[in-house]
Amino acid sequence: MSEFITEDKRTHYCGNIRAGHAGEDVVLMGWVHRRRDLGGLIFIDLRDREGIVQIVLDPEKKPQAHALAHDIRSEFVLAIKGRVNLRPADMINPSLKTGEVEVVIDELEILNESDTPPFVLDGETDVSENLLLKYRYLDLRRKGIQQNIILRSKVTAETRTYLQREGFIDVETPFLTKSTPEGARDYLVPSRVSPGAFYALPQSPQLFKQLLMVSGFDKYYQIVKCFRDEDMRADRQPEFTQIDMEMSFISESDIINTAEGMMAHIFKACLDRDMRVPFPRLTYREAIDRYGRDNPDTRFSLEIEDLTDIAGRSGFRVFSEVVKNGGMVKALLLTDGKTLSRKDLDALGDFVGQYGAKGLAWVRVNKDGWTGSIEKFFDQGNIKSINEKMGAQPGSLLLFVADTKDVVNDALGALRIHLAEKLELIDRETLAFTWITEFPMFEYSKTEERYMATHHPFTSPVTQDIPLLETNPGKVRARAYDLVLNGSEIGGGSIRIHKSDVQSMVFKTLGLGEDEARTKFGFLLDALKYGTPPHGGIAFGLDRMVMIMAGAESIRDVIAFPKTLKATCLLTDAPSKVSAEQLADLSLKTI
RNA sequence: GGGGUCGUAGUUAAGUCGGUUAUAACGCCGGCCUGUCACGCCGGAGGCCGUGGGUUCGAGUCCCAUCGACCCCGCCA
Repeated sequence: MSEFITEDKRTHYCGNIRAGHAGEDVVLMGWVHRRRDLGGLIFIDLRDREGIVQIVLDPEKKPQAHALAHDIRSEFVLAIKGRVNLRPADMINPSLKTGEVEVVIDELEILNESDTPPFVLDGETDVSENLLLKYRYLDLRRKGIQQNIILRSKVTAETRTYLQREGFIDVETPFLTKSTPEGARDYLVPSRVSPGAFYALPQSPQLFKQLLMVSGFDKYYQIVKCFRDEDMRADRQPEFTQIDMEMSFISESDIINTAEGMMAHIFKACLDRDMRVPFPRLTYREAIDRYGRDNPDTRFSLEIEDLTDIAGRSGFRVFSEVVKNGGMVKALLLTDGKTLSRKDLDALGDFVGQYGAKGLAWVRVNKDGWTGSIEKFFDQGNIKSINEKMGAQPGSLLLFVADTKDVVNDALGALRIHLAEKLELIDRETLAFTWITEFPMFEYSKTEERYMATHHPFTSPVTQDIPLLETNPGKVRARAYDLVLNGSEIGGGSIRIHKSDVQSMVFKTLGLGEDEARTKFGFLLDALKYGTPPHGGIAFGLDRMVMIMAGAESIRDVIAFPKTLKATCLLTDAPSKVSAEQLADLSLKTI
């Protein structure tokens, strides 16, 4: 029976003891981080979420406690009572926040023992992810990851503070909801009482938040789990969290202002960083032209230049043929090209191959012209024009990709990031927000042979483009905007369609027949007929936001209990087989 | 669905051209040690080399398959 728990409360966190507490009696609870047994004196580093403090056991002063401490091992849980002592100057440990003091033990109690942990919890050792995920509760004892989870808690708290203050109302929406076409694959949940019918877990609360606008809540928000059954990446999980919001009687600028205010508040409150607002804006077109993608990392320049005109006139067949067939030629310039060897360039060729590029052409610029295998195909005039357009100087390296528009942008967009990382062009302290605006409403999918919504099917087209819905959908612009931070899309939203007829036209453009639209989205089309206010909103990916704020490399580092790339949980072993009885209850059979 | 990296004591890694008893560090166990803080010193235990098959006189090493983790492409309105 624990005397400390019943009679004494913990007085401090281990990590918070400071020189100012000297002379005080304290009660601490925590885990044994390390034990140093000198034969006589025993030192224990006691750890809790706030940090580590050194405990001293002297055999002459407290023989019983000292004897007990002899059997203590790593990760035992202790309660201790003792006095805070200032350490003599030569015994101060500057690497600990508590390094100026130590706690001299009066009483010691082992609250629980621990098996030897499967890995050392010091945060230094590299341990395989496999093991960390299996023993996640131990991994979460480590300082780095614990700090990430605590940061995440601050971010959600400050989000709520800001949005509540701005008059937003937190409304919960269903997790068991209706499967809808478009978008990602749904996670399905079978219904017991409706045999053969399924709920879907929401990919986002999109339609419910729009309905809340119809209901007149005016400003809604929610910090909410979303579910998408697609393949993982370093920054994707099957269940992830959105900061979701929606407002009525507003236009783009209202959403953007609110979002900027929220970001500035969160970054100030959680990281003490002052974010200058408004954030820079780029149109989708500009982003693709200059950075090759709609989530540009603007922490460094290294912009992509379009050389289609000049390259089309060159004697280099690879370029001129591509241009003749409607493709394009674009290039990147590295000022200090000498750092890349021939072998590096071959590797970069392989790299762009992943994006469908058939090769990476390159030349080195020197005082007299170019050197490189493709130099002979260019006359002095073309070389001069390209050098000028690129801003090339002696020592520069030019990297070209010639292909269809999409391949060129994909390949160079990715190469730009790859080179910036390889050549360390990125300042890790910078936080570069960028809005991307004027997205196309639709993209044509070759695999599906139809137009797909770039954003989602409830996004409002730009008003003057509405007539184009029937004549030229590819030209319709959407009233959509994404927020990009350091090359990561952390948020996206739009002004929604609030007229039933426009919504029907968009469904039609997407190839959704009237009957099908009725079956899948009838409730929305009905709602739009009952006085729907103009409205719009945005949703932020909380996990990605926190990931960047924490400087984490994987989304798993900011989620307490994440899943693997195969969407399994190594801790609980989910998903798992269920009994025949459970299946029978649900009228299900496995095949 | 496609491409890639990795898998060897509890952990992290080494292991040459296929060759005798598979190394090291940390951790663990035991002993010594009263100012350590990644304590130190001495000693010890610990291996289905992911799994299954094949080639070979002989496989951690070569081949095939398979499982798992991670990274990328496709996919993610």
